[in-house]
Amino acid sequence: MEENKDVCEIKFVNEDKVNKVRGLLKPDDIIVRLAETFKVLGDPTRTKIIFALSVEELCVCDIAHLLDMSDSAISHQLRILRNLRLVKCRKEGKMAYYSLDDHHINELFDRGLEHVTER
Amino acid sequence: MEENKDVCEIKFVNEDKVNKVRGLLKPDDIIVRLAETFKVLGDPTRTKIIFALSVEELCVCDIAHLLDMSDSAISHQLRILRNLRLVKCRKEGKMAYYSLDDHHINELFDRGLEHVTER
DNA sequence: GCAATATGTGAACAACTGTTCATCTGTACC
DNA sequence: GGTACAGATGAACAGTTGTTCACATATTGC
Repeated sequence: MEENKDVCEIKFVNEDKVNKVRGLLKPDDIIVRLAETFKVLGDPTRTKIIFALSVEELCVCDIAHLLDMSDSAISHQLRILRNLRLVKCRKEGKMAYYSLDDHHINELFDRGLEHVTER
Repeated sequence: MEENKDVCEIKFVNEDKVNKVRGLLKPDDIIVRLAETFKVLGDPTRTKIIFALSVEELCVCDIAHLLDMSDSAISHQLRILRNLRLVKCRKEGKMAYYSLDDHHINELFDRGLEHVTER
């Protein structure tokens, strides 16, 4: 009877609880996109960029000046934020003005700030 | 007059906008903690753990079983989540039951899910 | 005490990340 | 056209991250 894996190979597990959760788990691609979104917000430079853009539309060199970093570094980060649709870009002559892509970002950011500051 | 950096060394910048944002920027330690919180949520394994714990209180081996990963890997991740106060631990005999630390986490998670799924 | 079990933890390793540097594209003005 | 400037991008490098493995700790039941 070495078939009975619930007893032999798997340690004690609350099968009913686990199955309940398993039934509710989101599809893998949703989880991955969600994790990617959080990860992108999880770098201090990008966190600051998002905050800055929640206040004002800014161009690359504005942000670089504000955060005392190179234009190149900021441009790289903005591309990452653009790819995840967290910010959008508006070209005006030589300048590229960036702003938050939608209101969800602002709310998400505020909730995070709440969690960190309230305590 | 090589003091006038606004003209000589810095490229064109919307000084008023930048100064406005600079005045509103949160202190560095707040930003860093905020970024850390997002970063911790930004790994698929931890994202799944947080989701699972938003449904049920679970022990280490429950989660390991659910996600088909080693107990050790889950334990490591849980420590990271514990350190950031995203989950809390309740010992019962040999078992360690984990659950979300407070309601903020759930809300933060739901906002993220909203952003990812709505579109 | 001893064996079994559930979890915790340090070291180590491959994989990934953020910045810098050099270079490229595209626009504005002469 | 040519020069100057804002921004974009690929390669490369150091630093960080997540998992595995081996072992440690702590609790239970004999």
